[in-house]
Parts: sequence; structure tokens; C-alpha cells
Amino acid sequence: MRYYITTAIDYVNSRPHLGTAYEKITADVIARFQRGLGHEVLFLMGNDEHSQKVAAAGRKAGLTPSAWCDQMAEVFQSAWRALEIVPDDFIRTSEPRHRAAVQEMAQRIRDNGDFYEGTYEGWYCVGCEAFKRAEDLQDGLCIEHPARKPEWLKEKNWFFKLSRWTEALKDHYAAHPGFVQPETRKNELLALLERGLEDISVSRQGTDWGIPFPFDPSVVVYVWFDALINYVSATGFPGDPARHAAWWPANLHLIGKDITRFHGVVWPAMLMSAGLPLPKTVFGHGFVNMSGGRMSKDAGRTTDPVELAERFGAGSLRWYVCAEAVFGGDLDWSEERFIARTNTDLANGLGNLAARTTGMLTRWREGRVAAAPDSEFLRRCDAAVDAYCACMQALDLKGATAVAAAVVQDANAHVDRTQPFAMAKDPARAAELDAVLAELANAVLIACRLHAPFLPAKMNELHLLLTGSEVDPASMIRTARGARIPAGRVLQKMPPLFPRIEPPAN
RNA sequence: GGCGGCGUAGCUCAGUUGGUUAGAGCAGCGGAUUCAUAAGCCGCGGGUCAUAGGUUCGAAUCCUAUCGCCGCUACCA
Repeated sequence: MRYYITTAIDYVNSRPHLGTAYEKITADVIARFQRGLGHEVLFLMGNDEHSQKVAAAGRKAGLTPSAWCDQMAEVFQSAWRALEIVPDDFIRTSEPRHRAAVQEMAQRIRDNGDFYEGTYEGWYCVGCEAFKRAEDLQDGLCIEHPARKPEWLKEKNWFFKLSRWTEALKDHYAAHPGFVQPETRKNELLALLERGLEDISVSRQGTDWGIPFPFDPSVVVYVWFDALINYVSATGFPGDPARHAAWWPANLHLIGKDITRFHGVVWPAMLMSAGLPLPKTVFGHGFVNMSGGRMSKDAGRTTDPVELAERFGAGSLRWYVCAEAVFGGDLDWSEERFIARTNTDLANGLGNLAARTTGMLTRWREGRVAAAPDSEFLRRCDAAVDAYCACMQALDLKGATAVAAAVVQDANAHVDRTQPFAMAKDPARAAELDAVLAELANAVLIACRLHAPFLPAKMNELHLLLTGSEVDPASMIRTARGARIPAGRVLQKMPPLFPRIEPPAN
């Protein structure tokens, strides 16, 4: 089975902040989970490079657009590496493979009669890269970019007959209830479809930083028609039909809730017009808020995820953003909450469990792990794997972290229930002690597997200490149920996996 | 303005198609314990379920109105 997951591609006009990273982290978690089931996964990320804003940022830095983009591609990719985000492919819209796909799509849509020529005139905001309606301007200025005066443009434009696809889209939504998630985002788009769709302009003239239309090289493809197509470009469309057929349609487009319209309406209409099947699911995640507002450069509210990863570890940051809020809703960034979450779940929970378990083993058993008993307790741990998978399949990341944490909690409670330290004092209870310690060590192993998509490097380290081998990314989840440490393996007492973070005193 | 959603314990939120004494996590308080990163475990929540009405044998859960907050209302990743 194959699983193709994509994230939105990013404009390269500034460094990525935590809000940008949030989407990539969650996508990486989902991709690792799917790989862990044994599925063949294509996890795609990328940069959106064709934009006047990008070209302007390059000019400002004294670089050509393409040199600027090269530089920024490294900035982005090193940030993703620091966060343990590892896509299988990273596409840049200035690549030839993307140009080929865009031109092929454009030609197909043209051949299907869905493009027509017209003129568009109106106020154009370079900041937004969009025409603005007069009623949306305030004192003649764009609300979001008051520093830049909108320009009155009148230009020849190609239009896409989006309106023609209204009914087909409604039908698709009706036949595929999970097409757009979460529900609230779907309802917004259904309301839009109910009102009826208008045709949209899809070309811009007066710039050569972009992809020209194959049937009209005097204009370039407008941002959405350019950017969205990256999802099929990366599958090898149109040059490698076999590879394209293997990966398309995507299983999941993970995007921000603000761009569901383009992914839930414009994109599927484009695909239908070009004769390609539609993605299975479009999921609009929430924003990362901070001091009460959306994290954004414009508002001066940003947090550097790379810096956080350096201070606290990428794993803890990944765990926080997945565990702290329901996926699909907004997330609050709060250092206080982050520290509490990390200490509770990771330091005092999983880390301490690993330390106390290996501590008892080394103290009374020279580290030797006995054969795992067939016990009620371990059956509960195994059953948690199923509950966890159900959450992950439903994109309930918070639910999945809760299940993983519950295994740890159950194991910690098990120590108190069974009192191994009392057994250790009574030589007659040696077999009992062996069994309990084996139960605990194996609970740590199962918990390790369930935490692995969220904390790849840390769990790899733990897995190595526990079993002597690294996590197998291609089976870590599939074999989590029933995963056991070989009898007789000798463990060392583990150092703290997650040092407790001391909250700033005040 | 129109459409949609929300307002539940100090904080963040769960609450299935209306039905026993309204739940969880965090914080706080208390207890027993010691293997462990002074971590872990157990116990403790008298909250007008925004407000006012209504439907019903019975509503946080349905209907109406009011107040407050949020999202969408088209061509920005």
C-alpha cells in the first residue's frame, strides 16, 4: 500500500517560524506513522518560488530571483532538518519538472475548453499578490499591507471556468464526506458552493519570473495555478506516467485552514478539468497562536522553532505541538505550557519510567531481562497499539499522544501495584520479580514505538538501549503490538532521556 | 449585514442520536510509599453547564430571544 502526503509549499521571503513548522511537524509525524505500518510513503514538501514578493526580496538582497531562492531553499531545509522533519522529496516551483507539469496541466485544461481570454482590471496589491475589490480597501490602501500602495492594473488575462465545476464539486463532496476535514472547514466550502462559483483569473503579465502559458508565452501562470500543481509535479507527471499512476492521487493534502478554499474547490476543479483523479483528503489545520493572536511576521509575533529545538530538543517541541491541542483547531504557544507538558509526559513520565525500570533491573538482576510473561498488563499495552492506530488513522494526533502517554501511566501505576522493591527483599519471590521487571521493560518498548513518530531521534536512542537495535521505520508500528525484548538481554541503567526543565523562577 | 460555530471546575477543554449523583488533563490540597530525573502512585472538584424563556416524565444536550467571542463571506503560501 502507498501513502502520499503533502504540505503547503512556502513562500521564501523569510525564515520559517513556528506556525510554518507546525504543519511540517504534523505531516512528518503522520508520514512516519504510515511508514511504520509498512506502507510505502511519499512525503512531499517544497518551496513556492514564483512570486513578485520573492523576486523583490531577492532584489533587496542584491540577488537574482533564482540565486535568492537557492539560498532560501537551504535556509528552509536546514530548519526542517533541525526539527527532524524528513520529507522524501522537496520540490521547488522553479524546477524544470514543475514547469513541465504546469504546462501540461494548462494545455489539458485549455483543450478541455476551460480557459478563455478576458481583461481584468482593478487595484492590485503586490503584498497580497492579488487584486483587491474597491470595497476591501481602506482609504485606498490594502488592510494587510498599508505600507504599499495598491496599483491600478488593467491587463489581458486568462480565466479558468471555475463556475462550470460547481455541481461536480457538490457531487464529489456528497459522495466523499471526508474529502475536506475538519467538518467546520468543509461546511465553509459547502456554503461557498451553495452560493455558486465565479470564474477566476489565472495569468499575470509583465513579469518573466514565472511559468509561461504554453499557448500564450506572453503571460505567466498566476500563483495558485502554479503552486497547487506541485502536488502532481512531484509524482512524475507528465514525464513518468508509471510513477505518476503509482502515487497519484494523494492521500492527504495537509494545509492551513486559511487556504482550504484553494485546495477544496479550485484545485479539485483544475484536476477534474485536466482529467486527473482527486486527492482523498484535504485537511485544514489550525494556527499557532501566541499572546492571543496568530503567529505572523507582520504582527511581530513569531517564535523561531529552530532556536526552541536547540534549547529544548526537537522531539519535545514536536510532542508539544501534537499533544497540546486537538489537531484541526488552533494551538497556543506558551513556554510555560511547553515546559509543563515536557516535564509531565516526557521527563516524569516516559523518561523516568525507563530510568526506574532499568534501575531496578541493574540493581537486582544485573540488568538481565527475563522472558515477558503473558499477562493482563502486557495485553493492555498491546491493546493500546490498536487504539493508537485508530487515532492516527483519523488524524487525531492528540488522541494518539494520549494513548501513548496512558501506556506510560499504566506502567508507572503497575510499579505501585506490584511493588517490585518488596519482592526484591524476598528471595522466594525471585520469579515474580523477574516477571514484573520484564513487564515494565516491555511496556517501555511498546511506549517507545508509539512515541517514535513524534520523537524520532530520542526514541531511536531509547530503542537502541532497550533492544540493541535501532527503530525500524518500516515496521515500528506494525510490530508494536507484541513487540518484546529478547529474554536474557542485559540492560544498563539509563541516564535521564529527558532532563527535567526547570521553569524560570518568578 | 448574511451563513456557520462557540460560551461547561482557577487554566485548557471532553461531553455520543436529550435520561442514573456533569467528566478529563494541568495547577492546588491531603495520604501511603521509595525502584526512579524530589520523579511515580492513590485520594480530594458543593462549577447558576453565558442569560431569559419554551418543549418534554426528564436538557449542558432540542426550540426561541438576548449578551459576549470566533470563523467564512472569492481570486495572498
